[in-house]
Amino acid sequence: MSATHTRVPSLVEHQLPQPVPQAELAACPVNEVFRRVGDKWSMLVVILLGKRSYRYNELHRAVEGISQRMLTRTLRGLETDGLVSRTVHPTVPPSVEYDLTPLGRSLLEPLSALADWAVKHEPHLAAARES
Amino acid sequence: MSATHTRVPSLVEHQLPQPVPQAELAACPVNEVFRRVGDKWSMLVVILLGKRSYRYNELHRAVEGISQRMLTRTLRGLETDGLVSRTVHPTVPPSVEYDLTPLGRSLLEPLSALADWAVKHEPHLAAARES
DNA sequence: CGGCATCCCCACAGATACTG
DNA sequence: CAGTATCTGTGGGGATGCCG
Repeated sequence: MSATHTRVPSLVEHQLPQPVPQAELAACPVNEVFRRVGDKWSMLVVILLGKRSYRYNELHRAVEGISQRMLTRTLRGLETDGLVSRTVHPTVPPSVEYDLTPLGRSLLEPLSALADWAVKHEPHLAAARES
Repeated sequence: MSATHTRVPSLVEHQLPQPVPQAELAACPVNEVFRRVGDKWSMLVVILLGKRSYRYNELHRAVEGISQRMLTRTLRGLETDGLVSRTVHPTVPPSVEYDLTPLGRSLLEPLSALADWAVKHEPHLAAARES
């Protein structure tokens, strides 16, 4: 009777979940991860580094479209999150090698699962977007 | 606009002299999907709708922090990509039901794989960010 | 070679108010 | 209940230039 707590009897026969369901608790770290790796370039770099190690300019050429600024920012971000390791070889000229850490490599697995889904279903998304 | 492999081919350019690296071809749809579902709210909504169907204000309360504008935009985006279905029940007051489409439900699987990873490893990210 | 510093822009998140 | 309309700020991201 009170308008503050509207029941929807037909849709939900049993108990309505609490206002803050565990889904949010479960989804919140996901959100964190997505915010971290879901930007324009990060997972692109992660996937590349999943194949082999890259040097800075190698990545710059491989991604092709990324600016130096964004590549650096992306790598630094992944590095501070422990997903990517940065190894400086004190040669001349300097050489910097980027690798996936074990943590980064573990991310690669669910990421490639999503990648497979994307490759498989992205046409559907594009098709659905037409209509 | 996907700047990732935007070639901006000039009209006279008939063939690509250099093949685009396959890593980019493989990663590009992933990027599309991430750009679509990797925003602040989309996958939160997808995960919620993976449990059951929701009505508009139910979602508004469940997400709790999202504005009406953002919820609407998120739902519209997911809808136009064929991930979410919107069913209007012509009652009074109006009632709108949101569900995952089969396509959306198929996304749920790799998404929850990533979600599991996130729940498991997000502490590591946070810990790594300290140092 | 492998960056960092700076300037700038615009797309998009968020709040607020109003409507069928 | 389920949205639209409008305004505004923030920051992601590109371009350019310089440096160890």
